[in-house]
Amino acid sequence: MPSERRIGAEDSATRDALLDAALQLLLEEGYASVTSRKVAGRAGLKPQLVHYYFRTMDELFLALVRRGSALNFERQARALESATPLRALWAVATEPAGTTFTTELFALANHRKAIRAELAAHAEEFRRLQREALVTVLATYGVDLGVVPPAALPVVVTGMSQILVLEEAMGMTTGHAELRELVETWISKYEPATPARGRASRAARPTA
Amino acid sequence: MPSERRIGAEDSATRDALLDAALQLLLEEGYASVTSRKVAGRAGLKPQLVHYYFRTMDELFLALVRRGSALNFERQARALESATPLRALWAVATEPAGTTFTTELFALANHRKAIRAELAAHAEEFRRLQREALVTVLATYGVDLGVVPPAALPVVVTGMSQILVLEEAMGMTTGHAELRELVETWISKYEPATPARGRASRAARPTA
DNA sequence: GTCTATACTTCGATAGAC
DNA sequence: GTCTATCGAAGTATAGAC
Repeated sequence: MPSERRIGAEDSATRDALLDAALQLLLEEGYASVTSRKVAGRAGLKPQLVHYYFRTMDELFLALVRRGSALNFERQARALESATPLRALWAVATEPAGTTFTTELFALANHRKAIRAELAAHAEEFRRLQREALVTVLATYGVDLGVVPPAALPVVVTGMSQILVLEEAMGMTTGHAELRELVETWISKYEPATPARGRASRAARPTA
Repeated sequence: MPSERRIGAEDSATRDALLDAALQLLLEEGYASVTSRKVAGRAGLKPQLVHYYFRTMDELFLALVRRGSALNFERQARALESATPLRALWAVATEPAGTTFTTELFALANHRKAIRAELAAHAEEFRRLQREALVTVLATYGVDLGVVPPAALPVVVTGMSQILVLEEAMGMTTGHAELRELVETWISKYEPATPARGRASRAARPTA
């Protein structure tokens, strides 16, 4: 039983600041850099405060997962309200910060049971909503999916967007322009192209 | 200039043993667990030997990247010699150990410049060969790609296979059966189905 | 709620004996 | 080629004063 120690309130502003700092570190330097010392340093606080607000570092990560998931759900919901939902959904899926966030957490979760469970649960729920969203939108456009089962759709979309973002972060480009163009062309059959200026949404801001 | 220290030969058996141990740790516990002490411990050796064979831990990771890449190239080449190359290529792409290896290294490379460059170079080369392989095979089957540019093909395939493996490692399943079935059905149009028994190749062994 | 102080562990890396 | 010995830095976590 690792504690009867005092723990800070969940609605504390300091706690939020620590989570903000942790998120920045996760995005910029990877999960291995999310340590009590670095998180506190980034927030301009003492390392011990991290342990005051989070029993263990795993708890901090869990809080990060919950906050990040909530944001993801919001974004997706907002995308659906767009005049060009397909385009908006694809923009959300290819938004670098969100993808990096997910990737780092997946890597971390790979060997931390508690985090894996929480993250998987959120991801599955997200996937279900994503599927509904896609099916609904495509239905209004009268798109015939042919042999593609609706459930497979979000998996393919997520797979494509994740690999694009992940590889581009590494400086890889082979085949990317072709795939992005393919998606763009396909979307354009149903939604008018925006007056081109870069390819991703401008609105997307770092997960925070 | 961090050294004029003595460094062990590259063809040393001990060095190989250390790399084997490092690979195991990477796969089982993630890159953060690949430390000199743990690597040596797993190999039944003293931690200082790690520093004898590798100037820094980054050098060890680089050696791991090179070894892993070589193996990937081999595997792909072998897949092409199969009587059912499409099936074999898909089996290679969805082989868990290979994907986990790549994922961990990508996460690591995200914030280690030297590793990123090396990994990206290997991955790009692999992608090019993968593309040629797919194009060649599909051509012999007379497959019409339609609007899909050949260069986009391996990106999509890799994206799909990676997300399947990655998510399954986390216990996620939503939409997976549908996607795997879709791929299976598509492949079956050109290559006879094997007498079903599980879905992935039995031959694939952990990257080692 | 935040601080000082502190315990204990693990890390990367090096020097030098054998 | 492998060992002992050893550094200093960084990690998680806790107790207790203010």
